[in-house]
Amino acid sequence: MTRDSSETRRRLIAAADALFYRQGIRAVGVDAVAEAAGVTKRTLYYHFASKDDLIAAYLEARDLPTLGRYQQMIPEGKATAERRIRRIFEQLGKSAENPSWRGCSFLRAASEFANLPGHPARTIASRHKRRFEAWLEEVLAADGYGEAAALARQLMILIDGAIAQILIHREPSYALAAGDAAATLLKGAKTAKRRSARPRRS
Amino acid sequence: MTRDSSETRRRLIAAADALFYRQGIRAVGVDAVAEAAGVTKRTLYYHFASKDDLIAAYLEARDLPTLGRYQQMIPEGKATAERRIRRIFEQLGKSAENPSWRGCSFLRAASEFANLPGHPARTIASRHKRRFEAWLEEVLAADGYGEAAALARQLMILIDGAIAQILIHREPSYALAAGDAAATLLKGAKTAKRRSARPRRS
DNA sequence: GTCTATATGCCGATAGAC
DNA sequence: GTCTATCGGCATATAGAC
Repeated sequence: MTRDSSETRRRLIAAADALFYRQGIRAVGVDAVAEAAGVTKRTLYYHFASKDDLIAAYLEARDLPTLGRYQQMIPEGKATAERRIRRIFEQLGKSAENPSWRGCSFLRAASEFANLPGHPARTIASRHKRRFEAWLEEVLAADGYGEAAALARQLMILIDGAIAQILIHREPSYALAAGDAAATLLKGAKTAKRRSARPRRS
Repeated sequence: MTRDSSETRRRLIAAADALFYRQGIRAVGVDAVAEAAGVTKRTLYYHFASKDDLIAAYLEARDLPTLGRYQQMIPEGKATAERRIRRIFEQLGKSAENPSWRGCSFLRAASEFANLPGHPARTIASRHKRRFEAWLEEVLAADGYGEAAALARQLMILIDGAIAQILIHREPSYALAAGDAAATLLKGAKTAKRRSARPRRS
C-alpha cells in the first residue's frame, strides 16, 4: 500500500535523523538505521537506492524545519530588526545548553563530505545556507537597512562561527559574544538605514 | 634504533596528515595510512597504541604550525592591528582558493567527534582554538585596544564562521565579507582604544 | 513490501616469526 | 622494529522467497 510505504519511509528518515545528527553520518551504519526504524536492512534498500540517497533525504527533511525554527525565534512586527537579530543569538545559546545539541547538521555534513564536491549532502547544505542568508536579508531589508545583502552575509558568518566555537569548546556563551558583534554591525549600519528610509526628526 | 623509530613515526604522522585532512578522519582506515607511509599496519601499531592515538598525534603536530602560519600572515610592527587583522582574512580567502583546501582540521575533527566529549581530538582542538584566541587578544592589546579579550573572541568567531561558509559554498569571497565585519568591529572599538592609550591631538 | 540469508570487502587490532 | 598472516566484526549492497 502507498500509505504503508510512505509511513515506513518516514520512520526510516526519522531514525536516520536521530542517529546521523547525534553520532555523525559516517559513524552510523545502515544496519543501525534500519534497526532503529524497526525494519530490516533489506526494507531500507527498498525505500532508498543507497546510503547516499538516505543521507540526502535526511538533510532534505531538515531544511525547511530548521529554517522555520529560527524564524519562530523572532516573530514579525514585534520589534526592530536589531532586537530580533539579537534574539537569534540568545536562543542559539539556549539551544546549545541542551546536551543533545551537536551544532549545525548541514555544516557537519558538509564537513564530513568536504572531499566529495558533488555529493548530495553538499548540494543540500549549500542551498539551505543560501536560503538562510536570503531570509536574513529580507528581515533587514524590511526594517529599512541599506546594504542588507552584505549585512546578512556578515550575520550568517557570525551565526555559523558561533556554532563552530560552541561545538569546539562546548561553551554556549560564544553565542552571546557573536550577538554583541551582530549588534555592533547593525548599529553601524543604522545611520545609513535611517537616512535612506525616513528622515530623522532631530 | 631511536633515530629510525622516530623517523618512521614522523612518516606515519605525515601520511595521516595528508589523508585525514583531505578525506576526513573516519573516512580513512589505518591500512591506508600505513601504506601511504610505506610500512605495514603492524608497524603502525608498534608506534601508536590505537587509531585514536594516531589521530591525537596528527592534530598535535598541526597545532603550533597552523597558528604559526596565521602569525606569519601579519608580521609584527608593520602596521596597525586593524590593517594586520584585515590581512588575515585576505590571506584566508587566498588559501581557500587552493583546491586542496578543506577548511580547519580542528573544527572538522571536533565536528566528526561531536558525540565523544572526552576524545583526544576534542581536547586538542579546543586547546588550539584557545591559543588562537589568546594570540589575537595579544595582537589587539599590544596595539592599545581596550576590551581586547571580547574583541578577540568576536574575531575568532568571524574567522571560523568564514571558514565554515567557504567550506559549504566553496566560495572564498566569504573571507572578505568576514574581513569587512572585522574592520567594522575594530573601528567601533578604536575610539575607546585611543582615549585610553594616548590622548589624541585634535 | 518485507523478510532471511548472503556476497564482498574493509574496519581496528593482534599473534608470533625474524 | 618490521614483517606475514589473521582475528572477529561491521561496512554497503544484493539474491531470492513469500
